[in-house]
Amino acid sequence: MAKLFHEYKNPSLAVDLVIFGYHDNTLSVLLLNRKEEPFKDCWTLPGGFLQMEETFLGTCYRILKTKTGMDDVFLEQLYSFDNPGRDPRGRVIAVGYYALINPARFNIIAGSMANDVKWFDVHKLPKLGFDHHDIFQLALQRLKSKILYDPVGFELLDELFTITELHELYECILETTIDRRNFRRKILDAEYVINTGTKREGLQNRHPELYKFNKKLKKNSFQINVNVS
Amino acid sequence: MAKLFHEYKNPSLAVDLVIFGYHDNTLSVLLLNRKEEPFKDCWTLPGGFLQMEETFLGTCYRILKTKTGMDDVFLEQLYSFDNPGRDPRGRVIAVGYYALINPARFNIIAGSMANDVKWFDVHKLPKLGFDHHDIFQLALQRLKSKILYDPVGFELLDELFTITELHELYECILETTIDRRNFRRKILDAEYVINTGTKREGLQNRHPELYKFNKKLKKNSFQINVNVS
DNA sequence: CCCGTTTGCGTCATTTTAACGTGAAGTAAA
DNA sequence: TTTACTTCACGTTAAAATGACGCAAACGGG
Repeated sequence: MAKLFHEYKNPSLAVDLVIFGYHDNTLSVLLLNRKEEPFKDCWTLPGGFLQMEETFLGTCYRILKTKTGMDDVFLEQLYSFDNPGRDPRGRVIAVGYYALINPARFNIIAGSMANDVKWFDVHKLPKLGFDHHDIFQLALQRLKSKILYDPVGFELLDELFTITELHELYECILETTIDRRNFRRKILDAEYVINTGTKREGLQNRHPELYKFNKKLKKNSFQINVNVS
Repeated sequence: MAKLFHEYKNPSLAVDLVIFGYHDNTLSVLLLNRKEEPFKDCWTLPGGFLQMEETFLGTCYRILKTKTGMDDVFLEQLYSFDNPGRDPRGRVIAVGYYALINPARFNIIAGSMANDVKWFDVHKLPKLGFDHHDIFQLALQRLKSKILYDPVGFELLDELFTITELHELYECILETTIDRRNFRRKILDAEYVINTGTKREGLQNRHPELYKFNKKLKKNSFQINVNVS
């Protein structure tokens, strides 16, 4: 008969989250200042251990809720990290997930967490504990390639947005310039977005039209081309 | 001080392998006939438990060596599977990897394993134990999308091959037809392959030129376009 | 030496892309 | 009210990529 597996020693299983937010033309990551050893007072990705009866997504949402107060966000599995030395406490396997959220939906920017949860510009990250810099790098790379063929950008914006805002998001994430007029044509031709007929008011100049994401968009119908470095 | 993690109960960690092979214009997967419960006498993906001091790749190679006699193959992490009910013995997390191998390099087709290790046409799979059908499906999907922009196809062929052979491989994996002449032009323009100057002898008709993979190929310089269904 | 087949190279109409022009809509200052 | 300046929305055009074929040389077999 089958043995009782849990009498064996098994590595611990952690879930670590790379939470991306976009605000003020800046792509940011949410980091947590650890209060305990190891890496006390270091910035790290929010994470937690998988409970015996939990799914990965269950752990993700538990972390999101308790450590950042967020729920209902885009989540996708990234990769699993197995470097035997990645946690000084012992063997811990980490399953990385990344999240895309619109910070405006939550009050984290001026949040109650005060000093221990903070957004960092992805270009100005502090030194991270564990192997979290590797996890972050992979997540950023994944986001950059994913946004080229999948409409994940909308997760980072308000429900209604202008083409210019979408354009700026793409330039910000891809760290390149994309011709404004060609971008517009591509987005519209692909029926990526739907014109709501309303306009954004209160701006300096001509009022741009507001669009929303086309949820009926058929898969694989979109491809942004960018000069890869 | 930090607690001893391994005194907690942790899920077991298994590694499951989707091993692809290509032969006779057929894409196949290597399956194992289980000799033990659960799923005794069922076909399953080769797999094994992660040892405490092992990396995922270490486990992969141990499985490959002991269960199939192979080594030195292309391996890539696929996804991690956490369905709590996926293993009737208890909570087992599976990290899926997929491998691309050239069956001609190993003697598995007429191998010593006799009945318990066998290649199956990906279109004629038996019912699989655990959630291995899901793992296989995801691996197949990954291979299909990967081959469009990454030269993984070469892992499945001999070191020297003809354009026609490469063309047939693409049609087989993508399950579509690709114009022979356009495919050739694309492959050659992208400097995907290098002409060795030699020809394959002993064939019926005109002797085709033999090529090898261009290892200096710059990333992202290649994109096959296919009518997605 | 002809036959049927595969291979390798071309052609060409159409589509897609990249680069850039321009006038309308809006605000602020003159 | 007029002028200046900015953003927005829509065009234009040349170059490049794509898709759908044509065709002749190279081969083995009858």
